[in-house]
Amino acid sequence: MSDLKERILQCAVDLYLDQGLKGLSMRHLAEMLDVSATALYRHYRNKEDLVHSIIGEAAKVFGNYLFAALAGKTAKERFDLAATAYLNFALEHSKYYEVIFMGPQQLGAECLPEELQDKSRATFQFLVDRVQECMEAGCLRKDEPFGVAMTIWAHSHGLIAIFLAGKWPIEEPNFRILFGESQKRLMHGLEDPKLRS
Amino acid sequence: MSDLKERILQCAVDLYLDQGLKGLSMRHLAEMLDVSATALYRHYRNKEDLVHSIIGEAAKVFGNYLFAALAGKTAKERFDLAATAYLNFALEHSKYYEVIFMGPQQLGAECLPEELQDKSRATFQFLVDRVQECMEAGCLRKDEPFGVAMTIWAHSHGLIAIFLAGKWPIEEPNFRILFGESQKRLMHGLEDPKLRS
DNA sequence: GTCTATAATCCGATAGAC
DNA sequence: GTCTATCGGATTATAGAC
Repeated sequence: MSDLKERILQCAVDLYLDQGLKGLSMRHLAEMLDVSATALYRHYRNKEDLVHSIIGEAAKVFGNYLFAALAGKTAKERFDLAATAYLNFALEHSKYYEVIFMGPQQLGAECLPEELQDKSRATFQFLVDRVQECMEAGCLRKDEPFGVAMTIWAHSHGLIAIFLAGKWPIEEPNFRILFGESQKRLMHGLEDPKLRS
Repeated sequence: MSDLKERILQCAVDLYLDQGLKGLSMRHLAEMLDVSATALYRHYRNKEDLVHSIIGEAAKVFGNYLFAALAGKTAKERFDLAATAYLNFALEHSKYYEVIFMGPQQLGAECLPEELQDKSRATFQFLVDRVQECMEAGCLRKDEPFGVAMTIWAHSHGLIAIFLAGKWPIEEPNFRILFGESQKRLMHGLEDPKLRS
């Protein structure tokens, strides 16, 4: 991988983060890199190729966050770490989060590369696994792991999506508190009743 | 309001529903209406004006769905009607839902008209009110109405957003079932414990 | 109010010289 | 691998005739 190729991707990411898809044009990109527009095509077949690379980069960073949760020593610890990692990724890389979870089709990528769809499924399966082992360990009420994972994911995604869309006039630290409180409300219905004090 | 102005808006909506923002061009729109492109500018100052009208139309339809829930005779009935109305709107007018709740900025509207932001706040307040009167009526556990409304909204929006993004390979009828089951999970943590059988 | 004609930009992508 | 020059197309929006 040549040096320029790396710089193109990094600059493309920045450009997208700044101005969205509309501002991400090959011409503009080349101008920022102080090279001619055609030079870009030596490293990326076309714009779609470049966009896919951006999505791939986002997915890579997300994976690094999420799978670090496997370092937890107990099922509950891994579950909690995964939840925190998801929130951290969303807040520390919000544009990447949007790219991955809030309609990548709006990024101009008509159909995602097969590899990313697999990764998406694998990510959800990761959550299902965390839920399932928590049920087996007795820290979550026994239920369908798939459905419960869906409920948990939807709740987290909903909070984050609404926050990132700017629909709540609060700052990040307050949102973190709010997120934790909301998750507690959700969990009170999911935890094993025998564990309730 | 001239006849053509109405037809333009309706056609613009259809065009956006069909092909998204990219397909919504003044030229294409004029072609479908069998008028010249310039004729459109007699009725809408520019494209942004037209886009704002589309958003306004979406908000109007949403309002019609939601506020019909006030016909319910009890607090719980109004609450349930509102939840169903929200889901129905999302599924029966999914593009409108996307326009309103999933990043209107992607529609090209840099900044929303002030009036719509007010409407957005009013809509959330509507939900807070439903939650509050349910708490007073004893069918929801006493808590902060704002926070509980947020939790409920986030969960619903999360499910819908993920479904509409095509991230679950299921059809609408199955999604409705899934939505109901997930909401039941959520509610088991929200309902007044005294009501549990 | 609607038309034709056109201005002024922007875009992705390619050919061919070096 | 990078450049200049350019093609072919799209877009919004305006000027002026009717």
